[in-house]
Amino acid sequence: MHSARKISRPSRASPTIDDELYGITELAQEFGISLRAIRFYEDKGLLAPRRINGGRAYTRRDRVRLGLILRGKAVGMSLAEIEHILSLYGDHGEGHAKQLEYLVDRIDAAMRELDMRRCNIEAMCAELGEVKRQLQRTLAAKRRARKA
Amino acid sequence: MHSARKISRPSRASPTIDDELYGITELAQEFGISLRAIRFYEDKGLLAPRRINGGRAYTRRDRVRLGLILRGKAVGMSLAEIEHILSLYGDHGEGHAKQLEYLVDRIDAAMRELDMRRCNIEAMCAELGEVKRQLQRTLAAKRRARKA
DNA sequence: CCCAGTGCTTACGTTAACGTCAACAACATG
DNA sequence: CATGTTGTTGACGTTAACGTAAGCACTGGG
Repeated sequence: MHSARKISRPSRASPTIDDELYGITELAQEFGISLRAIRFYEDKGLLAPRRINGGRAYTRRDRVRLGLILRGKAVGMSLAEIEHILSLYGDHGEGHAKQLEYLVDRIDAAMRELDMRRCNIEAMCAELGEVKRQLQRTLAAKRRARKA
Repeated sequence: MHSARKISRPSRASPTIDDELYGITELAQEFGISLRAIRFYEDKGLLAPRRINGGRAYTRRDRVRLGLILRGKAVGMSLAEIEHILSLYGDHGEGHAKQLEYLVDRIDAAMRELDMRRCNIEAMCAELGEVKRQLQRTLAAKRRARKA
């Protein structure tokens, strides 16, 4: 977009389809990432903002997707895995029942995957806690030695 | 090691310092990774097996470290971060009190980090659960429509 | 009208984390 | 002793996820 980007209107037009739009720099700042990264995600098909006057215009939905992308990354997922999960988002208000059930299955699988990661994290936390307790015991011993 | 690697002895010598040793392929198979990966971790300083006759011999402690490395990876940590955490492992039975307290702080920091990841995962799970519930509602609606 | 600011695209560079391949060493077995 | 297995060290290739740089396009302000 070329200067004076004030896409986000003060909530007008249709009240239900309140198309609040964001510019790329806006999102980049909000999420603390580079413009390049956002465009990169688009190249990878994770985002598909509409174009207004040549520039990218992101909807609230796009914003949520970006949030999911970053959370996914923070959790250690590859962009491919994230795309996989993002594909579960969308309208699919239509879709035949079979397809919807398939989607539910996919979601369950994704959640199981996430749960495994959570378990791994908790295991690491537990082991670290063990080390910590061990350290604290030695510390306590040292203090008792100083007292005596 | 060169053929006939049967390093792991049937638990002899000292009962406390039961040096059970593992070969590299043994570990690789057990954890389902490549030999090259294990050597790679060694290059990165994450592992330091002793050498027996030119070949690598891993102790139980090394095995635990390797497990932590893989868990760390599964959780999305870089090898650098993992090294960071592995450094909290070790003897440090010696060490001055100040250093031990420092270690405890480091461990706390690491655990907080892990906790943030866990939160992110739980958030993603929650969002996926939301999508799932939505899908199930539409499915239920479809089924009701079929009944009628 | 010109230019600074912002955006877009294309191409190339970079880092992490390995995989692949070649060439060699040490057994141990037939 | 020839061969096969298991191991070792380089050197190089590869993929993901960006960053950097160059150059063109538009647009509002002076």
